Amino acid sequence: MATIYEVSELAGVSLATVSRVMNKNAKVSEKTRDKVLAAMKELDYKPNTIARSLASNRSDSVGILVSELRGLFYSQIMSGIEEVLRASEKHVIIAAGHSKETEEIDGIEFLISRRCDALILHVESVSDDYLIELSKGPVPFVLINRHIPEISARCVSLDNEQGGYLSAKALLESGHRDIAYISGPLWKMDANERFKGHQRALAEFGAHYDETLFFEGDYAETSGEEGLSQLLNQNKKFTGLVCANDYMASGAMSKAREHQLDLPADLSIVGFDNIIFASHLYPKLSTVNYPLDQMAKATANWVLKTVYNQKIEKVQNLFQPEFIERDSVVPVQRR
Amino acid sequence: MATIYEVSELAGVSLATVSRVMNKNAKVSEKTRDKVLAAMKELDYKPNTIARSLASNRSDSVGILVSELRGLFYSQIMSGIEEVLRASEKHVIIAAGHSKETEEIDGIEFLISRRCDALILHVESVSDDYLIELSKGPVPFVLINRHIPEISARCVSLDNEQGGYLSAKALLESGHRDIAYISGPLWKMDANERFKGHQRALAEFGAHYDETLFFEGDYAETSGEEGLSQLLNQNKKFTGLVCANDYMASGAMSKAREHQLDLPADLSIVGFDNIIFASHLYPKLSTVNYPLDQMAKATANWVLKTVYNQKIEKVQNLFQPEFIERDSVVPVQRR
DNA sequence: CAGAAACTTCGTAAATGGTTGCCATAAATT
DNA sequence: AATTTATGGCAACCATTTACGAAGTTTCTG
Repeated sequence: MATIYEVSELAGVSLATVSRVMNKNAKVSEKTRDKVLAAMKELDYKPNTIARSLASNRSDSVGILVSELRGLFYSQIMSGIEEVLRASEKHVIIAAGHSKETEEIDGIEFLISRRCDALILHVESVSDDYLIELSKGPVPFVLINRHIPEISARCVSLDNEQGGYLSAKALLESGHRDIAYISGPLWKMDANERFKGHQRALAEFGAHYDETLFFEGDYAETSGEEGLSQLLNQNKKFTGLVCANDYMASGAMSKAREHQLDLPADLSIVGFDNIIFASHLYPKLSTVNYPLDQMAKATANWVLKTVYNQKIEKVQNLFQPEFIERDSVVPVQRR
Repeated sequence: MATIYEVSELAGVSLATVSRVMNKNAKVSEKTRDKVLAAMKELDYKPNTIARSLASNRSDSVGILVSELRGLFYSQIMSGIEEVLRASEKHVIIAAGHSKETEEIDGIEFLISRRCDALILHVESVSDDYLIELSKGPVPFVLINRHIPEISARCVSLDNEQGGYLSAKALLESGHRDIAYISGPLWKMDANERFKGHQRALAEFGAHYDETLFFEGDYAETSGEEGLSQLLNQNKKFTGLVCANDYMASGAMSKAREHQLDLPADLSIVGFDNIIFASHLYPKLSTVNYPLDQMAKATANWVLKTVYNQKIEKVQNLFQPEFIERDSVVPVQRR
């Protein structure tokens, strides 16, 4: 592969000059520039990004750490970020943390050792303290979907508590009082907050929270199925079900039909996240919108602004959920 | 950030020795190793991957180019690859090509300039010739979901024609003869081949192919909706519908219900890809399985074998689709 | 048991492919 | 002719790897 040295030789100029025409900062006469450009073309020269990073201590790439690479949720984060970063000619290096502390730390260290200019992290297992400590280090980062008061300027998050509140409220306003809940893993902040919001809504409407109508899932569809089975097997009556995400809601819907329930008449269901498939389920799933795409873009803008000094208006830190009404909730049926 | 130099100083050894203990290849006495390790720990030393790549001309990272970062299809590719590569301590750099030639070339060049040890490409717009030319260059790559005879050893692909055949056959065997088709963009190889397989099945069963019962979509759900609307508006009878992927099938199902069709009695539908949501649609979507996860892993194994010289049994190149029977196809109804 | 041979273990120094501050030169301006 | 100014070159530097060779240590041989 051709090097800058060969280019300079062919063009009859010095190394520095070639470098200058690549990084348009310094002035180079038009004639010289043309010679250099021609030489580059002739040699099919591709600058060695690695060498460039080493010398300039800049990599023009930002590291992203997500829990999983698979699934609609994370792919939305990645694609939102990539879109805005790419437009500014920054690139993206991705690692997966698999929601485990060691792997998350591993991933972060890898990204740092790769000399990313900044990191965008979706981490769930690493402690607040670790992140606060990390924030004192040399590598800037933003958090997505997590809020830590001490470093709140670096956090882009959703008001999950309010989201939990809204989803329960939708059911309550339709007259439901016996409401089951399929939760995400409670050690995850978002699951925890959603559940808190749920309880707040119940309290506000004077509905009793029945702790036997609770199932802690893991956010995967299968745990929605499992959760509904268990809830049903108790032979306790409930007319409404809130699931802490759409995946589980979808699993629960499948399972409900296996149990010969007529949806939505026999059971009103609400989800959370508003993934694209929510509107293609039958009945179309009412859910809480998670403006993940905007949030992902916000983190990317944070990086552009903070790290690359682009002039960008203020980056929004806290986003609000919104209830999306579709067909899966109906007024409670009199019997 | 601490450098290898500081470590060598603190440990009282030379640079080379420190390097040796990191890359366990050369021999170092235990005493020396311990001193070095202790120094590293004390300084919280993290090797600079960038400098390492430059010097060793190896980056331990492989570049992935997919069309989109978003969606179940691509996230499955990425996650399959990452899983096997990560297990061998290789890392992953991702770029998106957005199905456009310039962006795909751009992405490839970026990954090369980043000195990836190998590339795994899901490209749709770039020409065969470009890829054949690229294969003569210094950077090894595999193609996923594309077959080019001249470089078939570097291709991991699905027999899409056979898949198209299977999906039509399922409908035909249930007695359907009036079958509509919602295609992917025909300039994409896979869409093209699926459609060919479809026609082969029709011919084999002596069913007439009616070209007015054809709609060319773009693989997104919305084009499934649009497609079904148009097909329906023609007031031509059809009892079966094959969609070239599950996303479009899902869109078509939503739209069918808007038109008051009773699924599956009024219309039998089959999809393609077997994305995870296919089994959560109602009725559960019969579809053709695309063993994408295995294929993604196969490409990663190709890299491990070819580039990193790991001993791996033969990597499978051509994968076979398989029909997955669920609830969306029923025997044609007599009227 | 001395001395040679053969290993081990470790240090020196030259890459790797760029960036960039500083200085020199040539051209342009007054 | 003197002073600016626009260009371009030199060389140091970025943090590693690695070929080569120099000690030091062990084993072998007569």
